[in-house]
Amino acid sequence: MTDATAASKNDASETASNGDGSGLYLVDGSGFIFRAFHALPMLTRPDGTPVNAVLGFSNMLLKLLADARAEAVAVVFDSKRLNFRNEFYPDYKAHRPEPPEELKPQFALIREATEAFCLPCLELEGYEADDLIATYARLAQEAGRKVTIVSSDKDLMQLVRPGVGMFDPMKNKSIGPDEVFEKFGVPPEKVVDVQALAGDSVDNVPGVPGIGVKTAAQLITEYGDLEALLANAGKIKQPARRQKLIEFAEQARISRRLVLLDENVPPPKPLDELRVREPDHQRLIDFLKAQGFRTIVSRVEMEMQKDGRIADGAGESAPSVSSAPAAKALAAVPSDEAAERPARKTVLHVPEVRYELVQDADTLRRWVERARETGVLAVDTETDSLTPATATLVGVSLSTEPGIACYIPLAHVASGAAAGQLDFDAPPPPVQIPTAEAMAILKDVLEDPSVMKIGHNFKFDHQLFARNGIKVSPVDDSMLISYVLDGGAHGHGMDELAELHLAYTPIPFKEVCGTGKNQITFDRVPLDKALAYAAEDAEITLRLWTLLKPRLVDDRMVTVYETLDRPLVPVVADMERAGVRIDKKALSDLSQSLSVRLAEIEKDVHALAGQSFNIGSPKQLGEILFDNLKLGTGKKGKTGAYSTDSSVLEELSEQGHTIAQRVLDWRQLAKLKSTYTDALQEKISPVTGRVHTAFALAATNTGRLSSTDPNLQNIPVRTEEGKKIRRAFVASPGHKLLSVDYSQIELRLVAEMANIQALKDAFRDGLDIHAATAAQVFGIPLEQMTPDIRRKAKAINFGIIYGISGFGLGRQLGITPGEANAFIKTYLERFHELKVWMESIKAFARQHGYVVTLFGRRCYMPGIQDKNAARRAFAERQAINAPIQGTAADIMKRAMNRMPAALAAAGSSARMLLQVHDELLFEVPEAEAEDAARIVRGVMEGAAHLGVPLVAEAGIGDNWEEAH
DNA sequence: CGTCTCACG
DNA sequence: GACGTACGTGAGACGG
Repeated sequence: MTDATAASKNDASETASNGDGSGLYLVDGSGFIFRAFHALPMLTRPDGTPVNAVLGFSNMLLKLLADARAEAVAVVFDSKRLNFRNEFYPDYKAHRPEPPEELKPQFALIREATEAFCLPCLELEGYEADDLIATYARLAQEAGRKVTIVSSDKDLMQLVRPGVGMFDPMKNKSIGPDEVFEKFGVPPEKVVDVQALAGDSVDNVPGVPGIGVKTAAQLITEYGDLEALLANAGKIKQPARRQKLIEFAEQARISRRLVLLDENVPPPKPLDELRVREPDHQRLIDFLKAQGFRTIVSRVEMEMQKDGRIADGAGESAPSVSSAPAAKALAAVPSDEAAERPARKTVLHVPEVRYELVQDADTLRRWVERARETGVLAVDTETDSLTPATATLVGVSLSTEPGIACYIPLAHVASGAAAGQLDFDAPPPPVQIPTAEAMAILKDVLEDPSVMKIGHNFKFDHQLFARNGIKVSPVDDSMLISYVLDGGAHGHGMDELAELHLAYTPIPFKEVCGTGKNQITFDRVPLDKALAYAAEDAEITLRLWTLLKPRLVDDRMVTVYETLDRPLVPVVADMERAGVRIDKKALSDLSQSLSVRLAEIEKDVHALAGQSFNIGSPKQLGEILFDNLKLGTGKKGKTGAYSTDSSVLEELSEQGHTIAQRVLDWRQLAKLKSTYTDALQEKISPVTGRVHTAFALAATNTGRLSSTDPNLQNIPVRTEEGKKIRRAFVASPGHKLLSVDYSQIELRLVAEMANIQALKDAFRDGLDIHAATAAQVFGIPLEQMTPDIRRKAKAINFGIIYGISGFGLGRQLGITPGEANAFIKTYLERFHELKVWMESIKAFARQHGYVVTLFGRRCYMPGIQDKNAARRAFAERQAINAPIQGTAADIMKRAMNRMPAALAAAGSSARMLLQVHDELLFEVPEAEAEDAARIVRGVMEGAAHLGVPLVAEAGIGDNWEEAH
């Protein structure tokens, strides 16, 4: 955390309370309902009434009342849909859709909940909740009382001032002047001026077209306020901006009136009546019980018992609860203020952080029961290896709410036991529930559609449970939520996110298992350490989810997450688990022959060099070529070493230097041998006899997958030698491999997104696209096309996708950057729509800091504002490429998500094995191959309906090379 | 652990 | 006028 944010946190919490016990909390009830509804998993009462927002609301109030400084709390609601703003702007909030059916019954329940908590409900006909909040904030401030507005609505940020702060209950975060500045780029008192310019599409506030928050903040900062800006609009340098501001001046003034809150509405209740009263506990408990909220009921009951109000204890105190030291530290993270604050007498406690070791079935059943009450269960599995398709399940950790987690050891051995050998004197293993029994107990809740399971990188856990006969569903993944929200901004590993969002450093894995040759597998970790580590992982996962999930709604990323990334978890888990068959014999034979040939080439090269050296060392090679043999001057990189990459060696080879070509040959074979023939054999699982890659779902900046351990997305295909490796990827006996790939998908998407008519026509007519572009750009009829001209057009087409530069194209084609620039110029003249599109993408990236794919995925580009021109140019090329590459990735994900159902519906038993960005590889019984090819092509071509056709081509063979 | 090189899309 | 370049990945080898 930076000093600035730390300071602002303090400011905000001081605003929230000055410690004299006069804090007034104004809860934005209407805003909260919508956010909680969308953020929390659906949950129903036994009678079927949906209550997820009611539960969120009740929990939030409990937490608020636990705050010792909450002297007065009031919940404010909107009255009707129409208010005074509609009188002068009828379209205000006009496009709001009806609330969802599941939300409607919850409005009344939330008012009931407020009354059950004995809190005043404030509402006033003709005004929005925000106006009432503004009015009470003013009244309280005039009375010298501190105010905290409990809301995540940015429209309320204009009210922040000394003595008035905000608290975002969904993100558990205080909002002070610094946070407001971060959001709007201006201090709170100028927020309305910025909103007046930027508008708000959700509330139908028009603003000034073409001006967003960033530009608005810049203008307001420069001119002071809206009126001063409008008065001086004629002096603005940018012509478009000047014209818009003059044309839409009146619209901006109306927008300001729409967003400006009315601080002078008649208060429905006097300020003094807003006091926290001793709740009528019985009434509260009756209400909570009626909703089926058993966990918070027991919490309230425990509280009463503690205060001596009731004699019989209804609390579910779990046996053998251990309080882990790490847990204490977790409780003290700044975002969880309530946990470390001493409670007041009438306060309802937030539970302490407690981790429990589960070693018997009954205790495990209690955890399952608790998960059914909350409807939410964070899950994490511990194993003895990182390959989930073959790893042994060592234990499972669960967390049902922040602060509460457990670990269930399943396959731990006594910590002193020696690894991998029989030892009759070894101490007995610890008491554990037999894995099969534990799985049987967990299965019900893990497959329960009304309990949301949460994991971090759940694909891993999904495979382990699948191998134990459990199809976990529904599943949320905090890693994927983070990826959808902040892809490109930072990594999404749990440790990194915990540091970033929770200001907490989880226990490092190496602290538990050691490192290097002393590393032990998790089954040999002593149970107390295993508990602290594993339970913490589950709990952090839950906390990250609580924090990030609501942001999907705020950032409008729900659809991307729900339709693209979340459904991919089981699909890709099944692919990894299936694995791909490798002909080990073919690889080892190939390895053998490569060894022989490498030795021969090595001898040649040493002879040509006149001395022996390590060809694999670029440093030694460079010195031999340029210092000893003086083959040209050589070019040095930034580290001062000679470059010896293939372009350099190819040039030397063309000049007639045999040694360069021989080194190139050696390099190619050495690469094939070390990376593919040798390493791949090692990766064949002794358990399944197949290779199980891991697809990373949150690794790239564009939405693509990546493949590791081993990387099966870069298996050679271009050279004859490489193809031999591909032939070692084979189908099981009686099966075929089916490879289906998209034809020219990225160029089709350029035509679509930039709306290039000539290119779209060419695709619709099914032309050879590179020849067709060559004809367009160079003005040569198709029948006179030469391979060389086509090659040039092809290079430009690729260049466009990469965010073209004269330098890059020139290098690719072996021409000067000047000549390349001339090509590009002609290309952009012929396809004039392209230039407009590229400029608009760059402008968008500069304004927002990210770019967007056709399906709404955001790719953040941190470098786009860099002062360094080169880094900025790099970011601009990324900004051009990311929407293209990312949209292709989105389309492939749509196809993959639909594939299992499409195959099943057709009765096909084809299994999806690999994805290589625009290609899918399947294994299918021989007799079904043709049918499967038809189905797969259909799904892939129908994965998006665009102005250009999507085309997928299929191949069938006994090995991957044949099928491709 | 960073750099270079090279395999793929 | 200068920056230093085609976009996105992962892995192996080298050498500090």
